[in-house]
Amino acid sequence: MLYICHMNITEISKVLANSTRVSILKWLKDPESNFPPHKDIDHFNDGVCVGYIQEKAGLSQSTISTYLTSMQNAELVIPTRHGKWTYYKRNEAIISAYIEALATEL
Amino acid sequence: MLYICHMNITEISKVLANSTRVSILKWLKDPESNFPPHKDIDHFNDGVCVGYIQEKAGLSQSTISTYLTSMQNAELVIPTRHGKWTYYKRNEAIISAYIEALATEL
DNA sequence: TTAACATATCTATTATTCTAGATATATATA
DNA sequence: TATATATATCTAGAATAATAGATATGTTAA
Repeated sequence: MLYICHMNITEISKVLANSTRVSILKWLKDPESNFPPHKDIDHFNDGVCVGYIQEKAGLSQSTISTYLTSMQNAELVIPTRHGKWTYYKRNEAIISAYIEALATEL
Repeated sequence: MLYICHMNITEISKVLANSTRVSILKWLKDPESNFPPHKDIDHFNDGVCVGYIQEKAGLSQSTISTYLTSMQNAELVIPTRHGKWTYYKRNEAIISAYIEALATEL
């Protein structure tokens, strides 16, 4: 299968060069078992709110927000606003395209 | 296929977070078309000598040597000494294991 | 419309990476 | 054995990343 996606190997590798950011991506693979249920909505369709990710990672709010922004810039995650919360979910297309690119180019 | 290899996702990602190091790995995939023939030996069985890699990358000798050491620490390349030259070749097992690990864990 | 809350951005400090020049080490050769 | 060559390591300055506190922004609720 061919993924026609713009994505930058170096930029994505920089994201993956930090173990907290790798953990976040892994946690988002299965929100149900890694996070408590959201109070305002009864699903994880759009991912997980920043506060839960921050609590689980054990780093400051600003650090996690910065991490998520860098992951969003690399298009590894997609943010969705619901009321006062921002939910982040994985961008599976880019993640697959990155792995595919490594497998063929690297 | 299962690769039972010790390798560190974060450490390898740090290597891949630099475009010169990614280029070196790619060049080493096909030494014949990326480098001139060696003068002392008539093959690339053990990879390419540091000097050729340095010349192609256009960075200083110490920088390239440092890069190659970090790549060796991450087990992405394997050094072989022949006389006064050190040849570096790709460690295909670790590279495959890394991509496999991303595909399953990430 | 004010207060509370969730998240993003700004500012600053510390840690790490990048990079090259200088020096050291190992090998080969005169 | 002295010298040249290839590579590795040491040292240091500049650039970037990590991290948190303070502040700003946007949203909800009283």
